[in-house]
Amino acid sequence: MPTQTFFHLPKEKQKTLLKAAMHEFTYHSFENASINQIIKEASIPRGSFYMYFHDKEDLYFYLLEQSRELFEKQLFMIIAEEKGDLFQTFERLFESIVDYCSKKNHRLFFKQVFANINSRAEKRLFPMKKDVFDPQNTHKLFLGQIDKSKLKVQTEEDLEEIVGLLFGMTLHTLVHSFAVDETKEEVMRSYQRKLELFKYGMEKR
Amino acid sequence: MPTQTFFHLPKEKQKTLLKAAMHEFTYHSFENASINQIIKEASIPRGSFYMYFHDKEDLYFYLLEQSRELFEKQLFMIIAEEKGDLFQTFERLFESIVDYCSKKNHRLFFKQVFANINSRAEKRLFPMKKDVFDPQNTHKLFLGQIDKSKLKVQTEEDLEEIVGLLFGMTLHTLVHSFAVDETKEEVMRSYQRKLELFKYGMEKR
DNA sequence: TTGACATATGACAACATGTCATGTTAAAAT
DNA sequence: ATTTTAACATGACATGTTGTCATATGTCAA
Repeated sequence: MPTQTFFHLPKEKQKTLLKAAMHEFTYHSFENASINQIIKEASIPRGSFYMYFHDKEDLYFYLLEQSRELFEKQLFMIIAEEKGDLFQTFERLFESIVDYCSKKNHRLFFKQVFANINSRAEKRLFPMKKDVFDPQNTHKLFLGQIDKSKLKVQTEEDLEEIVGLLFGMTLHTLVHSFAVDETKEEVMRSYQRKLELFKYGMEKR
Repeated sequence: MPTQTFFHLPKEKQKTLLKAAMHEFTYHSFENASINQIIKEASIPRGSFYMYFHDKEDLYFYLLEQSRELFEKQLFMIIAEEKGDLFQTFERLFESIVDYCSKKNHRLFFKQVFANINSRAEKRLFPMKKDVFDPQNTHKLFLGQIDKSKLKVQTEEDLEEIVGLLFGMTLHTLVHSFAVDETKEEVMRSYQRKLELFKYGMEKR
């Protein structure tokens, strides 16, 4: 998280810095992104940057945090509306994530993010992922909202397993769709097919 | 790939360099690993390193390539033995991968690799993954070996989808198991449960 | 007016990478 | 035996990166 000092800055200046960061992270992977470049573009002296953020990762994860919060709100809103139906919830959440990440001014940024995402970054971006870094324990909260009656679950562990599989598949689909620039229609169709396979199984009966 | 010059080197010197690289990549992520450190440990002059490898990535992927080749051999051996049974093949391949990556002198290296793996590196490590960089088209060859009679597939696309899902799940399980240091028994049990869910579906009937 | 504290800032140390001019070696050609 | 040619070796160098720190500046309270 940024320091308090950062939040004391005039909103204008905050925006300038974040915008410069977005720009740099859009055209370079996290590792190749240069703090030098960001501070140059935002006209922030080097020393000041380190007053505001601990390091590059701190800044990067703060940018992702914004999206995570949105996804989290959506997740709980949708699962309430869908009365705990896990598959319906994932389908609607996925669509909402695709829409959000495909917005004109976001798309290239997320393409870059997804192309280089690793397991640490995953957890920072998606609320349904079990994670040690999860102060409110969103994960457990979410599990509690799921209607287990239609699922093959006996224990809490079983449920975690299923959610973990859905999450992994969702992310994989997202990453792939941004890598090959699928249209929304293509990726939704593909995602729905996968959900069907998950629901009913892959083996013929 | 390394240059010819590298392969002209005495086997001894090759080994020293690769061993130093393994060591560096075991204790640092790819991005944090330092060529400086590697050449220092291997007593190779800076200029020489660049005679042998194009850059750090070249060296890294060459190390992974060794494992990929082994996995590829295993894959085709197992699927032949299992007469095209996709789920049996994945189960046995997974066990073989876990065994290999858990070997005493490999374990920490792969823990590091998996902790930081991204979609590009995935493709370099696992033969069943569809990839532009796949000269022999291993992926297509593998699809051809699968017994489709027991699977819910109509088209080649359906099959690719299923294999993609299995692959993604496999990798995810592997990454997680190395991140939290599961025992072989734990990870195999978890993997088998997941395969069951994939086969028969998650929804109660 | 004077502390006390938060904030601003650029020079600097430490380290990384990739290149290149200059040697060296060895084999082939004369 | 001498010369030519090509492959290989090497470390200094240019250019970049990051995080810190001594010093300067502003601001509020005593």
